[in-house]
Amino acid sequence: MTQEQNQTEKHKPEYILVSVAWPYANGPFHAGHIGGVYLPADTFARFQRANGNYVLMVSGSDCHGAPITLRAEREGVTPLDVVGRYHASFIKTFETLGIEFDLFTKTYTENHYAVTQDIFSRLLQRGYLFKKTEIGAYSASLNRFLPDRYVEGECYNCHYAKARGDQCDNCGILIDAPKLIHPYNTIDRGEVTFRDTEHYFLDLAKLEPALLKWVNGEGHKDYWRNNTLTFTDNWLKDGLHERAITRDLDWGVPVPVEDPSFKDKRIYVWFDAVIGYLSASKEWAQRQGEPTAWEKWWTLDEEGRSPGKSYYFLGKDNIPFHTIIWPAMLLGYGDLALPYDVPAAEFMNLEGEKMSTSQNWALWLPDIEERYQPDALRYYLTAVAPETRDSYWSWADFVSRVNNELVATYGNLVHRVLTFTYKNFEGQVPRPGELDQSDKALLTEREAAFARVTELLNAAHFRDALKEVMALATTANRYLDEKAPWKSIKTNRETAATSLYTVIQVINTLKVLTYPFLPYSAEKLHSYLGFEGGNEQSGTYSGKAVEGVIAIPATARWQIEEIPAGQVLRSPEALFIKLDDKVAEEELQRLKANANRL
RNA sequence: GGCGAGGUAGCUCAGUGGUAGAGCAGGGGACUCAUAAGCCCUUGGUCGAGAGUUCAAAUCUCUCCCUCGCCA
Repeated sequence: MTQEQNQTEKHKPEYILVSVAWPYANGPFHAGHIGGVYLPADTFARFQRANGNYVLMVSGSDCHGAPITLRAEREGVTPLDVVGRYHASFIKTFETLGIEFDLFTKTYTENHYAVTQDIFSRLLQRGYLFKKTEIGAYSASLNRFLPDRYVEGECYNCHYAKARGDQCDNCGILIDAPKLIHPYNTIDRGEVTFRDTEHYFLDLAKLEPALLKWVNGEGHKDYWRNNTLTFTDNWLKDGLHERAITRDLDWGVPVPVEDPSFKDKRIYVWFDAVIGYLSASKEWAQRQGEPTAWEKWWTLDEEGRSPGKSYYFLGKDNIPFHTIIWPAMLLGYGDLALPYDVPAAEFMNLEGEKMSTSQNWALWLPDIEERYQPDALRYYLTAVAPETRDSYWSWADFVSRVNNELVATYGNLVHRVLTFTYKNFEGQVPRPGELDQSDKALLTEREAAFARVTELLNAAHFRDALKEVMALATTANRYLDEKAPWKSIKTNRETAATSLYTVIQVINTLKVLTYPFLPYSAEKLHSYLGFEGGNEQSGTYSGKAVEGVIAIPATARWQIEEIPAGQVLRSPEALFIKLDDKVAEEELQRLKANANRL
């Protein structure tokens, strides 16, 4: 029987690195971040752990760069204060939604500085970095260089007074910032001058051959998402140019060179942020008291093969950094595993319009995470995740899908079966008679669904996987209506017992299948079914590691297991709260009230 | 301006050559274990516009319109 095969087929565990894009610590999460990046990563990691693989899931707050220093100055606090505030906010959201990292750290750590400087130094030593002088916008009043987007001035073409440093909004031409008339900075309106400044550049052209060999050579096109491929191909088509990796700034990783002129410069934030995946893996290993443990996910073997698979979850704006620049850095450094897959998300819009931070048209997680069940938020965010194209969050849709799908189809299936069984069969899994045709058909369908969901999750197709899970619940509802144990119990108790026994087997498998998506309710269901040893009480974001791996939850070993007749159930309650229809209108009004639009 | 993605039922979307699909919403029905949930049946579309290739086009080609990104 297939079920037994599932139990005995012990596949060799794989080393799975789940790298999640580092959120920039100058604002809280909105729904697009979570639905596109952090939740899919968590779902994937939960599935991989349950399936017996060694998962290391890391990320952290991206702490450096000009936007954070400027915000800090505007608020009269230090950059570290800003970073600390949003780092705490990120962790709060993770804890509330049950998004679990092996380590969620920061780029502001000694370890990260050391790892970043090591990579810089080795790339320099190997000839993949070079120095070049460019022209930078300098503000005497602020006593610093500024990125072009903080510069405005009179357009030299149409004489519009407020042309931006990159483009004139009046006549549309692209602005060459040093040619602006009377340039000033947008912070304190002080005068801006243009000065020569020397910086280090990553020599991507030199790494191009190795990169092309990697991109084209390993059949990536078979399984990378379309958007990932398209963005990558477009970049490569244009040819690779050098990229600056240092900045005139005092907030960031110091440049590890003797040259005193680099004392006041720092490593460019994008360069150190992608290194976070590696530095966080090393920090995690140190925290485990096993400083070389990270190598199991990272270090190539003698033949240059990767020890496992690394997945990078991120938004589409970040694709080239992870399919070109970071791989180029790794190739230049040598001996480290390159990305296996880069499941990139499209964007999530809000109520039909794109999110806008400046107009505060965004769904901020801290504003909503306390009001709804975490599994309800997880369900909806997965169901409408921008996996293959832009999608959008709508409160009316949220209420409708939670009530119609999560509550009515799945939650109610569990509730109707367990309450009926609990009342009529002394709170135990009923002892079945001989299974008939449709009983067997249901169990066969369960196995087919299990296989389909497994395949979809392996491919990081979460929306479709969740649909398959719900389809199994619908099949079970149909079966139940056909069997009508509430009727048969009056005439033939054994027939009713058989039907309930059979559908409880399916519910036990639904518990496993929903676990990566809906860990909290899977845990509750695990308990109602009479099992012990759940571990979803706290939803902590780290610290569950046991011998180098987060403990595989008893809730959901990824296999089809029989729940024996006679097992004593616990008194069941509803898994999910049904939402009042008013919720949609209230939330929409709240959004509109908080938006500052013209 | 260049590149890319998208425009399919009221809504959200699937569908890359062979008689238009799903879920929700709308309408009808049988049932009653269940969070008035579940189940069965059902209304509804000139597949953005136009032209072309083909025995056959939502699907391939061309032109145009609209939306959204990216780049210069």
